[in-house]
Amino acid sequence: MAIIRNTIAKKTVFEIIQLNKTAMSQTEIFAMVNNICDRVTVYRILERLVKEMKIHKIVNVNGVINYAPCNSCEHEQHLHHDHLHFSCTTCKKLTCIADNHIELNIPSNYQVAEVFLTVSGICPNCLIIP
Amino acid sequence: MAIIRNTIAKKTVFEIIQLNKTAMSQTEIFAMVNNICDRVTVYRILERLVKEMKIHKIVNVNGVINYAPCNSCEHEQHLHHDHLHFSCTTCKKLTCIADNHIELNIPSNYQVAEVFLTVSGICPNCLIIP
DNA sequence: TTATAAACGCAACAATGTTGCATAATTGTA
DNA sequence: TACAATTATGCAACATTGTTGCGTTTATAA
Ligand SMILES: [Zn+2]
Ligand SMILES: [Zn+2]
Ligand SMILES: [Zn+2]
Ligand SMILES: [Zn+2]
Repeated sequence: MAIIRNTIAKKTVFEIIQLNKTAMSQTEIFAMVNNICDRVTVYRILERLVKEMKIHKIVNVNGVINYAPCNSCEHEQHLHHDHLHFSCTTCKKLTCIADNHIELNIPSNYQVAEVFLTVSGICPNCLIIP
Repeated sequence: MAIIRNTIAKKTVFEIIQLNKTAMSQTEIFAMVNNICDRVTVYRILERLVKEMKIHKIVNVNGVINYAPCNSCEHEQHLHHDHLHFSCTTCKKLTCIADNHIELNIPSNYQVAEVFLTVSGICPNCLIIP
């Protein structure tokens, strides 16, 4: 039984993710922690926060892993964060959009675990200022 | 007007992708071309094949870009290869699954371009031999 | 056959993520 | 409060994936 510690670095990383309106990459997060810790530590903190289900991990369409807080999960049945993500092709930001329940049509010999639904396009911000 | 050339390397790469049952990463493809060309050339060929709409590009849940042939697009209206992809957590293979038409519920101030739907879980092969 | 632009090889670089190991820090308990 | 146990960190080194510049080669049209 691993004992979870709440270190300054971990608190800081979590706060940064929570306060940001869009999902963030490790690079963006590390740029905001002001050298309170090593970049490897950020990777390890993110790993732990995912395991603790405080944040979720989403891969952007370009292959970069992003992290976002697990706010929207008020209904506890949502173990998997299978809401929709919007990836802006202009500003590259990845935004969590409210749950979209979708009907899948997968052959029964596939065992489904998680659903990743990402839509690319142009976000409201980038549409206003082109 | 760019003239498209059909080189041996390009033909080989395309054949490899076509014959494989699952989507392939650049690393896997390069491992199969038997050093007939440089790895950079493989990247550039893949880029061209995507532009020529002969293959499509899908990012796996771990962030690795994969490529698969555009076979299923017999109905020409499918400009975007918005079918479902299955990502096996055991063998890491990414498989194209027949078109799944889904109803999106995105705020109207987002301009949608492409839809990426990837489901993770265990594929039939890995279920049989656990 | 020749000219031209496309394709290639090579080297170097960049971004992102991982691992091993010695050291530091947190937390429960005495 | 002091201590022990073990979690967390820093640092260096490495791995993987993808990109760029540039000089050379090659496919294709005329
Ligand atoms: Zn945007
Ligand atoms: Zn999300
Ligand atoms: Zn599998
Ligand atoms: Zn596909």
